[in-house]
Amino acid sequence: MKKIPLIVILGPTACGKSSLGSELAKKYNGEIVSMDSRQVYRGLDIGSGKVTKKEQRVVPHHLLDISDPPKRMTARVRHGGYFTLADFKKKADAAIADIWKRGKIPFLVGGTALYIQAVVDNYAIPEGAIDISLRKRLEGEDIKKLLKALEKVDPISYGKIDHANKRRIVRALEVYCVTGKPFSFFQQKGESPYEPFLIGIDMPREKLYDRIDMRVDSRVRQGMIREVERLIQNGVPTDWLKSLGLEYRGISEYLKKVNVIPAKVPDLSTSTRVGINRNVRGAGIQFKKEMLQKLKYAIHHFARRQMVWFRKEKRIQWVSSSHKADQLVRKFLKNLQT
RNA sequence: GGGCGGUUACCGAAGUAGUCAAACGGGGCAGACUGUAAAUCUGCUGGCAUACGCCUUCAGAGGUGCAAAUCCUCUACCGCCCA
Repeated sequence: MKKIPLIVILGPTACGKSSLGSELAKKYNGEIVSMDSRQVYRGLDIGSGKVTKKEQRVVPHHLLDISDPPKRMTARVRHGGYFTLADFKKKADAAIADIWKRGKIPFLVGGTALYIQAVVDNYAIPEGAIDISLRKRLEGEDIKKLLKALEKVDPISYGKIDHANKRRIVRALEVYCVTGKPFSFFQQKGESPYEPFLIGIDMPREKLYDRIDMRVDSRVRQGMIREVERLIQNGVPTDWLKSLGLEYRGISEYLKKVNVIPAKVPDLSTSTRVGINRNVRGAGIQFKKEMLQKLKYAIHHFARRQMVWFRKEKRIQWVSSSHKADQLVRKFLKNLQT
């Protein structure tokens, strides 16, 4: 059976993937499958950098807004409210098949490296191997104890996983406990039904950092902080938001901090209250400034980590202009027809 | 003009005679990672060397001393206080 061609546009955050992806998909009769772990959630728009509804009308986008963030911790949130990689891969495969069947070209666009890898290389993912309460229990244990347990049930993972990384140790144990099979058992790649064509957007580090910084500021102007405030008001747990990292972590921590300030102000006569309020506002502005600077640094760090992942992937063809990307795509599609 | 306090690596900041190329944090750089991944974790960060190690640093110049980022003198700059 002939493999489905997959044009993948990837790169670090803020490098211009979305606009390039839209441009190329529109030009070459394609549709976009978003490869982003946070854009799947409804209501996480500005902070996750989701393309606008208007842009979505130009080219169809898949895997955006396909899950609700968790509202409080109910029985429903057995999985911690996460849309898992297993969920994601299943939906992506379906979307790709659907696009192809309708005679269009699937364009995968995004920066969540693991998700891209899982789809492109058809990772075999055990479903339902999540047990939040077990996880919580394991996280409370001493790391030495966890390591000893892991060594016993899964020596391969024990040898591979960084012994300082509790989270991954817990995860390996969790998989073993839920499925009865060692974590390492699942680490096999299936035959891929796709013929991937990977294009990476290359950009000098300094320029990328500048773009990141400017984008944080412009998103604040677009109401990114209000977006998080609204999510919290609607009952989305702040712990969940924090676990998403970057924007949602920084902003929800900041909001918690500023909401605390007025409570600290003692009951005062009206004559002095004005001055105090000014101080409170001043402190709030200071916190916001600090939060945004820290956020920018955290995104720099994130972009670096994305690059580490991408640099390992030798199939990527790096381009520094949309023109070059266009040429590559055209050539790839032309070769397909022959 | 007088008094006091300060000046440490890219930044912030410890160190107040030997164990100091100098804690710690931030930034930066390099990396691990099959599933919560925009998460989680690791290493490096004065220069040269694979390494033993060698060299140049703690505002500047001089001095004391076996030995100075640390003590003394002067100079420059910054901050606060008195004029």
